[in-house]
Amino acid sequence: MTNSPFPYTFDRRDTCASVVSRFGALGPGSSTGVAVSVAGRVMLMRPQGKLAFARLVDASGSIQLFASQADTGNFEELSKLSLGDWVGVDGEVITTKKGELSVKVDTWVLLAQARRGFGDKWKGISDPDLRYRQRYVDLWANPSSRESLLMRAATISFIRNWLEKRGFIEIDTPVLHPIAGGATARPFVTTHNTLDMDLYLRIAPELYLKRLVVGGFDRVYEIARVFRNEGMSPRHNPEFTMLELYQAYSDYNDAMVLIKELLMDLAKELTGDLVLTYQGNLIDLGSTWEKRSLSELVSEAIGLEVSVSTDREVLVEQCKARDIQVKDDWGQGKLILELYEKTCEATLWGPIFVTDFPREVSPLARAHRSQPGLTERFELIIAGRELVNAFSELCDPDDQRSRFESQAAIKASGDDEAMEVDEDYLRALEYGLPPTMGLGMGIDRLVMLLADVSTIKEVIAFPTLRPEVY
RNA sequence: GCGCCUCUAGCUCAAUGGCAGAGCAACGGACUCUUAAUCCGCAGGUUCUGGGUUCGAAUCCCAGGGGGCGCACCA
Repeated sequence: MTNSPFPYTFDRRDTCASVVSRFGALGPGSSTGVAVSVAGRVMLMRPQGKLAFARLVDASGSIQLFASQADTGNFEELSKLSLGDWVGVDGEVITTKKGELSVKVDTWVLLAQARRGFGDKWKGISDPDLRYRQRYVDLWANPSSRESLLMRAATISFIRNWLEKRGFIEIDTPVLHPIAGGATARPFVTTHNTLDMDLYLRIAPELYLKRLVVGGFDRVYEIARVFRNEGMSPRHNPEFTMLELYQAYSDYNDAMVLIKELLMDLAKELTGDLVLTYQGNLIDLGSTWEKRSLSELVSEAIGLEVSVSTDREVLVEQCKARDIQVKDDWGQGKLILELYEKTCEATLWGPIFVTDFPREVSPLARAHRSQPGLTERFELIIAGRELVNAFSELCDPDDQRSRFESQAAIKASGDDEAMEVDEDYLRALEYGLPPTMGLGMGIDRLVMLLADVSTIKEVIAFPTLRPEVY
């Protein structure tokens, strides 16, 4: 048997789940007369003399196989299958004397062998290194791994549908950028041989998507893989997935309305509830989403009324009191942001909109219409983490140029995460960007919330790891 | 990059300075209603690597490597 070549196809007409849902309620010892064909891996095998019971698992679920020497072709070989072997089975749907719904194997074929085992059949595998390196094993050993990836797929699919119903179109923008813009982060650098130049893997699709708004796509988005050459952690992977969307004729208040609707609809559809349980705590998306300004939150946290116009020395002192390494070129805006990140962010459970970020730390956001030194920008915090960053987009080319120039100055003084002047982007703005809101959301972190997992590696099929040494 | 923790059979784990073990998987066998089947048998090891201390090291120490968590950076 094992010497014969494996078949190239199998006519699988039923899934385990479809058989279970069609025949789930039969009493013990039933025969249905209905023939099905199923395929998958044999994950448990209980040979018992002239009978054998096996658990067949496929992408949909699992069902018991019942085989007997009297009725099953190649019975001896069947009862000797290794755990993990792939088989295709034709047989009748029955229940056993004990009432277990089963496919009574008539004929079957070995589709592929598992030369290696899938871990302890009760405890599976738990070593994180092994699980992430050999995801093909983990997915069989740990059903929750499969569920997390299914949740990810469902989330992305839902978002695309939801946005498209509202007139958004998705357009792919370049991954290879001559200038790494749209965010402050260290990029991965690569080289194009023919052009003989460095290119950067994108850290954000933002500047290209806004060029598309200039080009007339007034509702545009991209679900974009982006790359940041930064540290790795349970919440950071070097490549991750962002939703960025832009809607013309709108401001950041409209962005708050939109994201709240999107997240509520998403949770209802995917979990059936507006209340998520995350790591043992509740996140109520049906509640009123609080809206607080950044300086308000910082003032509360440090017990001192501060803003971007507070005397710089006062802010420096507050930072130093909290072990923040202050740099000489930090202005009040940066100092306030540092204070916020140190004292507030992780303590906010949310959902909460943190609004009105300093101009100094928001080089692509439009100046606040009434508050000098601030921008119309918010972050949505859920479970102590930034999930969304959004603003009224900066449309004024002159203002944008001066922001780029301050960024370039910071970069020149040694911060390799700061932005450069992007002349083509400035030219695009000179053609006119209408009032526009833009919003970015970390898809991986969103899925972490929905799947209730504590590390980003759980929601990425193949997270970045050091290469294995063989 | 720094700090703490961790690494034993394919998997999950014991052995706390004194003979490296168990369950599961694999392999051989028994069994006509199992449900992590049960039972019998067999095999499986550079205890992550390299040094050191010791009569003796999986165990203690040093260095290196993988991983986890935290910090930093960032989303």
